[in-house]
Amino acid sequence: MSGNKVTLASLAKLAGVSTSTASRALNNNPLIKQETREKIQKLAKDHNFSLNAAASRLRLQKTNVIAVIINLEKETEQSIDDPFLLKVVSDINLAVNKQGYELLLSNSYMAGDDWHGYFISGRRADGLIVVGQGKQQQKIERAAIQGTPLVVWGDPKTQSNYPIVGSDNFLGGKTATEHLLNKGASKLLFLGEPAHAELGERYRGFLAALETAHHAKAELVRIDITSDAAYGIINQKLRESGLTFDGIFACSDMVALGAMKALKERYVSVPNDVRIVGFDNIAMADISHPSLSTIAQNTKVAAELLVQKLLQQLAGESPQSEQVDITLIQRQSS
Amino acid sequence: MSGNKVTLASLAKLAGVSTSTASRALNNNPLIKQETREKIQKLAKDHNFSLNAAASRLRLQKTNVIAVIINLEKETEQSIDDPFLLKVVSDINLAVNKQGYELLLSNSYMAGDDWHGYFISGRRADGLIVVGQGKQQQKIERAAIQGTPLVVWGDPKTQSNYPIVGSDNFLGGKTATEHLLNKGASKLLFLGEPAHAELGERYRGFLAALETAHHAKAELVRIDITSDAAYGIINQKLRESGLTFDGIFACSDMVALGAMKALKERYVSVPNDVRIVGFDNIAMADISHPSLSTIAQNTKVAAELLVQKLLQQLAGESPQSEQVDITLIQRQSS
DNA sequence: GTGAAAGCGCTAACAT
DNA sequence: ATGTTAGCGCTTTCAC
Repeated sequence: MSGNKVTLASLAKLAGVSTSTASRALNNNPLIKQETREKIQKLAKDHNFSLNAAASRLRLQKTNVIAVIINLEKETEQSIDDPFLLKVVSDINLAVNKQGYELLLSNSYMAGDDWHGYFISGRRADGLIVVGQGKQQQKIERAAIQGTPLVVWGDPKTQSNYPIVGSDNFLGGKTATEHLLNKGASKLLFLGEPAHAELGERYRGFLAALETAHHAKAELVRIDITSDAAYGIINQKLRESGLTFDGIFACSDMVALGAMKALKERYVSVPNDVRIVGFDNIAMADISHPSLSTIAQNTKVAAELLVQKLLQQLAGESPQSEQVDITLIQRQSS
Repeated sequence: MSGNKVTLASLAKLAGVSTSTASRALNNNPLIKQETREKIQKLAKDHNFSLNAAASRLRLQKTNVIAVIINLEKETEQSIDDPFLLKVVSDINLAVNKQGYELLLSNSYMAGDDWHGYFISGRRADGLIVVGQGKQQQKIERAAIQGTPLVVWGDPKTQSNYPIVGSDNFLGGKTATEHLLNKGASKLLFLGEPAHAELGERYRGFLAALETAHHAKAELVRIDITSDAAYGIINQKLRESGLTFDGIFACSDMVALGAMKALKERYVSVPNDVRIVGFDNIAMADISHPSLSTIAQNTKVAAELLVQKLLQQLAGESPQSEQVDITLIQRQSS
């Protein structure tokens, strides 16, 4: 309950200097003599003084805050449970902090429709990072048109008036599929929903890999991007038609693991009877048994790129979309 | 790039009223005539106007922001990858928003040592939610003493001068262990680190359940709370001493899954040879094969309690610590 | 039911 | 190298 009422002015008086000197000292302005600076900084520390962020934000017209909006597919307000999405947020948090910014975690619920108004005009943040293109492309578009500094995690190949950072999904799909073919699979399944931008690219890569493999067959199995859906459809396929495939490229690790569960329950051997490759390289990929081969996305690099491109916009530049490399991680499932 | 310069004053002028009227209208102050209010609110919407949060925070001495600090065990600044921790944050986010507050996501890196100074005096947030008791108990303690509105996710039985919300870990450990015994296990392993407050309670529950089971044997296996550590130790045990146990209570699902992998690799049947129960009920518990029995924590309820108790503090009350019920979820692994 | 005016705490242009 | 001062945009007391 101590000294909550310390202000810059009172601190300055204590130090016997003006508020401007105190302000400059605390902001490490080189104009101030080293000795004065140290004295004032020590005084501030002794009194547990911190500059009032609200006041300096008002004065500077700058918040030093970056808002992160998680763009859920589902309209319902649920908590997130895809570990990958959360990994992305966590890496963004680190990258944001590294640049001296703070992270306001948001979602469509709080921000409403007018992102520019709410975040930028409302001086809640200097810029936005949107995770997932989702259903709200109009909201993003609109904010961008209004001049919101804005970057998106998604499919970098999508045409847009804002920079998108994401993995080379096409290459990821192609690499995964070629790997399945090399391992001897010839009747392949794609598990996912190509209507989703990133997954569409993965599917294109899947098809591209198959073009040169004339003996191979492929089937697109459209499902929700959940392990439950994958479990359900594989179960159903096995029940109704038996084992008509010998390789699966799943659009995410969660989907792959769901499929794997169905196979194991029906005593289909992975990888002998069916090879599986996932996408994301979540922690569970390594712990599942058999462990899951997958395409790893480099979320750390991507997060740093997102932040960097946002800061470039704040500096008046116009950065472009950018792809991040993927890596095939081979484990037991293939 | 449009109308970034709309202020309350300019809006008021447009509407032909004073700034006070405009302010009251936008804040739904009942003093204002319905008609005036609607006119001004419509005007604001048309001009994409939002009140400048920095200015009103300065004026009101209130931010409407709650900071969430993730208290990692490890000192190194890594990204989080326990899905459970992230589930908690996600649920807190929802609960915070529900109360009309925003969420500032933070970590020890940004906040430094002086949490009260940084967040409260610095007017970055009105209160703190700390996730995990971790190593920084002094920081928490200190902030609390300085009068920081503060709640902690952790072990509610820990003595403290701030409210702690968390699961009934003792009951969880006891329930899990009784379940293992009922299922016929008599040589039990506890996998975890009881020095950690929450896990210590789970271990106490483990021991309590064994007290009435005179025929049963128990062993404490201290390990890092990671699936890798669990995998490693179980592997080592099997290699060195063979199968000397028939039941495992793992302190988290990730740990349980790591142990399960080691067992499966060595063809130990789960649940026939060894029964396993985890803790947390992460998504993977349901997808693993065999699926994992576990103690589910009610993160949604806990998150709402955390926020509620924080708001109570803001209102001058002194809420107490509180336990949240747990549920045994039986699946194939037992 | 509405308006005038003060002031929240800070920063920076301008002065010295 | 440091001080004086205006003003960022809002809310609310006090007056009518």
